[in-house]
Amino acid sequence: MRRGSNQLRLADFNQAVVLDVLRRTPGASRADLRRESGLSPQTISNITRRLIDDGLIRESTPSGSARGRPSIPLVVDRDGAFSVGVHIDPARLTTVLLDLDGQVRLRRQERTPQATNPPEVTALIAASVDSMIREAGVDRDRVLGLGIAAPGPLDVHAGVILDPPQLPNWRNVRLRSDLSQATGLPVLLDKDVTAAATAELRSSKDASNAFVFLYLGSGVGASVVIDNQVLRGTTNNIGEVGDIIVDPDAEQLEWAGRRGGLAAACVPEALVIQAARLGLVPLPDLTDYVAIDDACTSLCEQAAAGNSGAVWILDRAARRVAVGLGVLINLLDVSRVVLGGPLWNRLSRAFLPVLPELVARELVVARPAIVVDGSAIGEHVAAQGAAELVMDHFLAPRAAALLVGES
Amino acid sequence: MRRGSNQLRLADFNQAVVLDVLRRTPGASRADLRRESGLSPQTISNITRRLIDDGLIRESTPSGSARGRPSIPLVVDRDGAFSVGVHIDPARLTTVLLDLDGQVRLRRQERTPQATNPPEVTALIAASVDSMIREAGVDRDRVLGLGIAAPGPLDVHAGVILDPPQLPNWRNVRLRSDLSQATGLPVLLDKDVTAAATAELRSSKDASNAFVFLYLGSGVGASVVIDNQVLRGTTNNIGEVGDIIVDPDAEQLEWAGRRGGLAAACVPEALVIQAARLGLVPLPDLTDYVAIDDACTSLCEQAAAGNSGAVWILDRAARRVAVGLGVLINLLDVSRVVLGGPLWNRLSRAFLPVLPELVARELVVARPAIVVDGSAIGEHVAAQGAAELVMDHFLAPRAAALLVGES
DNA sequence: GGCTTTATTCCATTCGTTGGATTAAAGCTG
DNA sequence: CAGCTTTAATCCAACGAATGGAATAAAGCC
Repeated sequence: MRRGSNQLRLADFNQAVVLDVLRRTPGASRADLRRESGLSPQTISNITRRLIDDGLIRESTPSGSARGRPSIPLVVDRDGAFSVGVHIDPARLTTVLLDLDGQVRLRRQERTPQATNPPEVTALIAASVDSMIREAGVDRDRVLGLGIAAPGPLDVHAGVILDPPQLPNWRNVRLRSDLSQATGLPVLLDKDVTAAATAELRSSKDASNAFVFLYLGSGVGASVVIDNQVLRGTTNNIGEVGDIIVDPDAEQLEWAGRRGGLAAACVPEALVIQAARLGLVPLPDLTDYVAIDDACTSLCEQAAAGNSGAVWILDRAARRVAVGLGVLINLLDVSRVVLGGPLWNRLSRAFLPVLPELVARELVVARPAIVVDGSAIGEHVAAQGAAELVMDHFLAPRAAALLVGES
Repeated sequence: MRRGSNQLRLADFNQAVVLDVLRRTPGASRADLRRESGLSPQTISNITRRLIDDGLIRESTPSGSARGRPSIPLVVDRDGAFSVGVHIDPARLTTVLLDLDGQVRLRRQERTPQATNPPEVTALIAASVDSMIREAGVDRDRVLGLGIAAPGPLDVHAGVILDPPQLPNWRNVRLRSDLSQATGLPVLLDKDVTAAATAELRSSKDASNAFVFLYLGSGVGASVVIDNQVLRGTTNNIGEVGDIIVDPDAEQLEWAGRRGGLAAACVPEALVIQAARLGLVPLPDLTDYVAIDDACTSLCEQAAAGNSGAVWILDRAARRVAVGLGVLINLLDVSRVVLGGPLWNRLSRAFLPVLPELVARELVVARPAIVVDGSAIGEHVAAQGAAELVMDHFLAPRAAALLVGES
């Protein structure tokens, strides 16, 4: 339903624009904001006054080495707002406390509780969040909310994890209502890949506001950023790319995924099976994600040490991943790819040098150059992204926020 | 660069919202518009007055069978605005004149000029457009512009066709500047699949504002509509899906495309090669798009008549297309697929009954139901979409139009 | 004929933005 | 060093878009 807009929302939107510019370019003066936003000086003056009153930004000390009156640099007040992000991964549970400046104040990581019941798990998360806020000594009123990144499929609308294949004990957990009640904070649930793309989008200094994010963890997923917007799909379950065929000649693995699919090419489980076939690692219990993770680490270490079999496996994985990336690039017409996720820092050494060339071969339309980047954030990108989701939801200028009748 | 907004743009935006609602639901009253747009009655009153003054809408006769004061139905004035759309296909050149009501006033189709030089071609298009406007007897001042749909790759920013593999004589044709000069109209260039999706989005009565459009013509392409927006990609070359592997066990064809790719599964050229191998049709000259098209028509007719070889070929093609659609659905998380393009009305009979079931098998995330539709418009969807592009550009509420500093 | 219901418009007000003038604080200049 | 230029930020009046409440219009209901 298309809806109109009005002045009140316009003011909020412009305020969000100004805060957004300031989050991206710290130390910008009011004059800089005017140039960057296209708004009039007076409007900037009004908006900045409101933001200062709200404690979201503050004036910094003028540098004073220019021609005319020195400008007053404005910076976001790092203590002006906080958000908490939680990433639920089959192997690890990561929690971060993010400040308005985008800095991670605190980070915690623990084993993901495996065999417990939902109420226990949510209570555990809530307790962890509470203690984190206390430990950091931040004003609880300044915590905007709690973001949860989880593997799909999700019902984001209802705030429920449906039946993630990798999290058998998390079926139909009503995360949002449970956690919202337990913590008293607004809770946002989104897919892990979506959260990761959000974090990457904000951290990227690059002007390229369009990229595909390939998330490599216990599973493989993709998310898409186009025109500064993270795509979510109709049910927020975007990015299921594991079944894309990337090698027609791939062998069949003892594995549920599609033969020759992207998941079979780069998921730890599949890599470990391949390594076990070559005798590089003992085949672990395939229901134990931690054991798989450890075996995968061993494989990557052997490749780094020069073991030819391990090198061959990762090299082939890179070629297959490149085919998958080619599909995404050709379909979505983006010129930048970002890779990240818990598995990425183990694979990057083998992948990064060869991927640009391999991907370039897959392109249908001639392009200046495909940029292949590793995540600027690293292993905790999804947790940080979950926290960024909250920041974005409450602070970022969204065109949808302009429309009458949207939340 | 994020930019702010102001009241003038806000007013234009709301006016566009109102006009858009009215284009979708003809006969809506001011009260209906209020409900639909969320704007206040007074605002609606002001906006409708402006629109009536501009000749874009007019009051219709009240029906008067309700409780209170009868509402005055408003309808778009079909003569209020026009646009011309041209679709450049390897085989055919289609031109349509569209009115504000979305009706095609005139349509022409001719053979695409094959071996001529660019100036001749643009002059031919310009003359055709001019004569069409004269013939229809419409006020030239009411023609908003000229939309061109062409196969990629394009440089939309510069308005240039780059080097379409299927249009060897159209390399680096500066369509926008040439045609703009020749006709005096604003010219919009976009990809054929993008144009088709635009037409489909507008014509669809369905509330589902997210779908994937699979365009089947001399080539295969896809476009994506999410949240009422047609995705374009960074260089407007979205939708190159021909190289997606849909059958790992497909045989090699005498054909440039990827073995087992989606193009090899459903492009006329590939289908005809397969038919020729079975002796169903003589192998035509593979550089003659018209001959290929005719042979493909023959294949489809034989299948319709029950020839088992022809049926088998199309059945296999449907299975392969379903795999490709599965990739798109899983990646983009949409629950509706629309098929169209010049080839579609020949394939629909074989494809439509089986596709829903075949596609459902490919899904990773459980979904209520995937809707598989044939295009509501038909063969000329790209030409009509080219005209719709113009209407949308000048009349539709785009969030981007709200921002200061955008065109 | 009066009452209710629904649609639309008139009037006064609110509120965000804008344009022009003003103040502030520096460097440059003779 | 006083005046000039330059850039930054703010003050003030005005504009314009949307809103809320009252008023008007046109039907059916009792």
